[in-house]
Amino acid sequence: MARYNHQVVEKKWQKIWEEKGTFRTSSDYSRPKFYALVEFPYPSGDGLHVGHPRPYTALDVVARKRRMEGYNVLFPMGWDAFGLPAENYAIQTKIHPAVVTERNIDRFRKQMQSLGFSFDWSREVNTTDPNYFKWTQWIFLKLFEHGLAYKKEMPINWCPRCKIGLANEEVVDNGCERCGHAVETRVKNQWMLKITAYAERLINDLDLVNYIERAKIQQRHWIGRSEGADVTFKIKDTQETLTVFTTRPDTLFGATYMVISPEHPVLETLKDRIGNIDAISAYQEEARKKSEFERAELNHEKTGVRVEGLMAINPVNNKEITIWVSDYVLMSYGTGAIMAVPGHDQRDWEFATTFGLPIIEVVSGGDISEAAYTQTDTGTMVNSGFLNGLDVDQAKAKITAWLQEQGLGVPKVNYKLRDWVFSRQRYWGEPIPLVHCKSCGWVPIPEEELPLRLPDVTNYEPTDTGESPLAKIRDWVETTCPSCGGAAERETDTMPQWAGSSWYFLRYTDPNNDQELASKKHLEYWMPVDWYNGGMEHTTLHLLYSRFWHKFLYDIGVVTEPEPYQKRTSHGMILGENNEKMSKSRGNVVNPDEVVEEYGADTMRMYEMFIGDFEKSVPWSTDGVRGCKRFLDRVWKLKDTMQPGDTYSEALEAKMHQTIKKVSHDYESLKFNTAIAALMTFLNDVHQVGSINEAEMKTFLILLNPVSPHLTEELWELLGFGGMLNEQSWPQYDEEKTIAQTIAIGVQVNGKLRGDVTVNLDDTQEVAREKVMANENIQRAIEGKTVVKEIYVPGRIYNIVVK
RNA sequence: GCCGGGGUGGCGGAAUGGCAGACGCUACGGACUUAAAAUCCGUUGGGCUAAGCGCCCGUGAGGGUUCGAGUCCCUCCCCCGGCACCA
Repeated sequence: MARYNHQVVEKKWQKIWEEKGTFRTSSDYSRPKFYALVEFPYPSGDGLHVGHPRPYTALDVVARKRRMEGYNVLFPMGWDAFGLPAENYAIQTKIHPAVVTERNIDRFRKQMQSLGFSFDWSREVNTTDPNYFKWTQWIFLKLFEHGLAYKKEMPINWCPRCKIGLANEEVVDNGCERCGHAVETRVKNQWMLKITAYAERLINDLDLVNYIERAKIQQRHWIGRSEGADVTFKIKDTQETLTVFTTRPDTLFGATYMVISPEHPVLETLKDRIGNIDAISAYQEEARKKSEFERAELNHEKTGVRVEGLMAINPVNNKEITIWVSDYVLMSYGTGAIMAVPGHDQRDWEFATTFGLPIIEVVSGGDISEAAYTQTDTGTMVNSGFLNGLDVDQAKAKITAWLQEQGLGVPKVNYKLRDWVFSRQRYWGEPIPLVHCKSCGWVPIPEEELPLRLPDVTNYEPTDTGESPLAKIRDWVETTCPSCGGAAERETDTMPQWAGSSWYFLRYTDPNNDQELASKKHLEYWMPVDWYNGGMEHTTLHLLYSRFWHKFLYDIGVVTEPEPYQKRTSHGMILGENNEKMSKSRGNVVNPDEVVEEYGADTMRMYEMFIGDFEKSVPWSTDGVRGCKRFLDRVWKLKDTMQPGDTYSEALEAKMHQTIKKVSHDYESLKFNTAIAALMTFLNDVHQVGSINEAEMKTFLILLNPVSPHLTEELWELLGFGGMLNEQSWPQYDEEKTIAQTIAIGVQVNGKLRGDVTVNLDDTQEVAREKVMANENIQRAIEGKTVVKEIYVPGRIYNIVVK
């Protein structure tokens, strides 16, 4: 028989599927739907590497199975195509990013198609397409209209040599990624999105969805909700006050000084009263120079300067306490000021120890001369006036009520989550559709004028001032105010890459709509996404941003579901054969094209699923690829020995039902490796038996089809089974028939395996015991001992306890 | 430091508290071949062994619960990923 020629057969079926529109999503909305989503890639110049197909194949398997189960399946693909690499390439080569992007997309698409994914290519979206980003801009305008977009001074990473603002990922070891020069912090007025307004709902609604637990935990952690109180301290002899956020208002009697962040505004408003303003300014300057990295890397040695001339009043006992400036207090969290309770906060303790400040114990139970005592579940209040003798929880409640009565404080919930910096000083992103008018302020451009396109430029370098390259295109920047008709200037910052990916899954439901981002009808049917798989690196930001946008769109009535993704799973990385992350510089990149060429797409897909635990990282192995190829070759040869038969043979019936059960279940629970192992085991059993019959062959091919679709379709056709394989129904199993009637079970004596016996499944313990006791090994093992107890678990184990 | 995920043969990995190592790879032996590749068959956790079965040890370390622990509980060690003084 002819050897299997994967190159010819795979091309053949890819062509047939495309011509017949086999995987086009149906418009029959009376059928149950299944929306499978994988993260759309950034189409880089390097093309696909073998890590990409792992999640694509996984959900392709599920999508193909669902179609055979009668679902109307939406399984789309697109391009997250704005981004830095194309822009950096443009700076070097002067080639327009759109040109490069299109070239890269064509390459990616071709590579994906060669792998036989069942994407509905008619629904492809591209974030850089004006017909797409028109709606990204539209959503931004809605956010702006609803007061969720605002401008604020925010620090950026600045390279003084390249004169360019850098994204966090472009900062390597505190240096600029391209020139190595030390990166500084610069303050720029930037667009912000008020995601914090949704913090509570983003936490609570995690209860509505089925995400892998670690993803939920990461999200909760990132949002970082904490309950406490805002407490106001007066500054002596001034009208100013300092408000602090604390989660431990119970320790207020232990507050022996205050610390404010170097950026705190009171340093400006009261600077005339500050005795050592020069020292303070010097400290501020030092803090400004420190990058995030430096702050993080240093071993947290506390630095700071006392603010001379200012004293604060502790509201519970009217004691005067000193005020300090230190960079361990962050302006971006809470109020930028803290009350320091060195007895019960480790950071405050370190600071107080460094500067010789008083430490007072207010919760007993620890030794505050050694370390701060931070336990809250044990301990009793001391040195705390009317709180003495209470436990921590009681004290918290009492002091919070008291502060409220006195008008000195209010209960407060704080979040670590910060608003989303939405500006980039870059060319290759969606233009922000606002103009600035001297008399009207920021004015949105009219919706009819969307999309606001990028102007053509010749030079993609940012300006000396750190503004985007767009700032230099004066005839684009200068415009008229849509509101008053006067002279106005366009915003020249563009949106971050996160923007386009925050709603792309909505567009897939109705990709060509030019009236709305997607129509209600389509959204209602398809949303939410039933299963979304992506990398763990996107579980915080991308997931949170897109959930935020979706909730906003829900609030304004565009979408009808509160949450975009019903289920979220994650895949592990594929490493190089040397167990290191694949990268060009390490020289361990495996190109999927070569694998497809030599072994075929079916082998590639199977290996990617068989390689190991889907959720974990795993090194690539060329030998492992060959193993999968061998298996498929053996499947191919089955056709030569196939026997007639329209029911499963007696010899394989139980195995067949077990295999259907195992494979069906494992495909659903990300255990593709064990599903394939079960198929391999079945094939081994076929070889034991000597032949496979037609009924078994059909079932086997259907089970294998989602993983290796080309070869199975070809065999289906060659064997004349009728129709196309992908049109068949997913096989059913009979639970009764999965259970073998006789089974060998282990026999233990005192928990140690001493032999095995074959029993019938419905044997009583009496019958089983007779068989056990007839076994010579068992007789020897219990000889001369007293049987104390016997445990029989049918189908599992027989354990005899002896003394 | 905190959070999350792990630690099982030479390797990737299996195992609702019930025969640890399924399945695949590698390696070794054999068949086929002038030969090699491919393919097929067999062996493959370590040790002991009278060669007959069998016995001992073994899932990062130590303790515990249980008739029975890779799996549950406690203490500790190591690896990977994420976060960075969050008041």
